[in-house]
Amino acid sequence: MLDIKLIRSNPDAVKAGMKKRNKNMDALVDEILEIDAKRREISSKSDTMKAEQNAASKQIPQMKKEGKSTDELMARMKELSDEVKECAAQLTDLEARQQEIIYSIPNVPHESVPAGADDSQNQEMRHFGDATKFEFEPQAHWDIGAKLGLFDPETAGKVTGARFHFYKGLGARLERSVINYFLNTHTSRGYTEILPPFLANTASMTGTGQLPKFAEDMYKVEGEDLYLIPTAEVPVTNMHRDEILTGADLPRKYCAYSACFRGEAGSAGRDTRGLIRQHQFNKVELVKFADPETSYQELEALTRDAEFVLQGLGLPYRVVTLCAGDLGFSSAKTYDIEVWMPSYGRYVEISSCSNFEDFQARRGAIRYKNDVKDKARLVHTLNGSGVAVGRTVAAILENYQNADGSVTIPEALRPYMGVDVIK
RNA sequence: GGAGAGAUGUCCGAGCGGUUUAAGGAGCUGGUCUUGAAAACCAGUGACUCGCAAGAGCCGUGGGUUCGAAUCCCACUCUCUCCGCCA
Repeated sequence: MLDIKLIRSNPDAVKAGMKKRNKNMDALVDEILEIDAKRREISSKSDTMKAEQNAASKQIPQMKKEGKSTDELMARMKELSDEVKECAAQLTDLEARQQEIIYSIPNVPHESVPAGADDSQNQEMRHFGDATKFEFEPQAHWDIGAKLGLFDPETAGKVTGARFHFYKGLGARLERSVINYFLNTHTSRGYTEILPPFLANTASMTGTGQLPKFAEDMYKVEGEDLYLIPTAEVPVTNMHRDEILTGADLPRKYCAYSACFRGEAGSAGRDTRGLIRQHQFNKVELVKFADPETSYQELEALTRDAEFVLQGLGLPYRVVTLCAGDLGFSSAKTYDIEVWMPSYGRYVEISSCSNFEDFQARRGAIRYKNDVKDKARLVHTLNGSGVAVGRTVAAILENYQNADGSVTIPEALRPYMGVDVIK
């Protein structure tokens, strides 16, 4: 969420930021300003009355001790008490409305984010390798997988439903190898490995911005305050919720494998075949808690760290800067890494690396101080896929397929796979 | 799942509905003493939120009773012990 003080002191910048996102939120911003002014007025009035109550509360026992009558004062106190309660009720309403609005306002895009309405206006920053060329007619990964017996969506349809997969044999092993390769690579480069719970509560979902706006996208456990996580970002970022970190420890760098669960995945009717769009998929996530001064350097480094594992696999990819209109709700700036997918004839998102600045940290009260005497400041949170596992497996199958239908295993994965070729 | 106990500041820990603006200790900071340190002694010391400020709020969380709640009532969460079940 945005800082109410920022909205108060510079509403035009917030409005402009929303317009850059292709959203006009002028009316909401104006409403929140109005509510905020009213809230502060009532709060101030209430505090003055409470001060009088506090003073009287000290007098009463004194007067009783001296045998004086407190009836008159009591009557006045009763009056005050009622007024304070009235103010409290009004404040509750105003705060609820203010919170509702502020939770619905997305982050202000960083100045370096290009303007643009949708993904067609994202800007390519760089690329690695080139679109894979074949001497034969390449197959889609779902056909390769079916022929080699690597996974089995039909059985998943029976057991669970559409958009789930059973991985089998070397298919399962390939998925697991990719996870291990990612984790080993990141941990050897300074990230601390986390294996988080795959469910999180309302407070955590709110902390990272999934709630309250995107409740319908998630799987909720019936009768419990628990949701299946859509990404490891949720549990890992919330590890430090309501904490004050030591400045010298920043940046804190974590990598985490988790299964990810997304209810929205099937809604569009897109990518119905294969591993690209599933209700459950595997992902290794990178999460950083950074000093605000250096968070954009950390974003560059995090993106490079995600790219590093794709380079290690020899998969062609490109990096794009999302334009403001394509930016996620909580993000101030995002780089997408897109891997070359022959069956699509285009690049497909495999990682999304974002700096949320203090947007999540404010919601979750994640702060730091360099010295005990300092005032606690909000950290900047960042995360990025490092990277999506299912899509990586799909990209490997497609980019490394051979004319005879076999698939060569990238060098880096062979120690994990124990075979050089799947045939 | 059942039974019991508990949750207070950085930590331990006291707290009868009203000078609690949370006792006392530890720790931390400064000082005295000392060649230096330890010990002893003296002094100081929560963090956070809102507010321009005065001030208000904060004793697990959320409600309630009351002129007044850390203290009483209700609900919830979490922790510990024991029992049951269990990978």
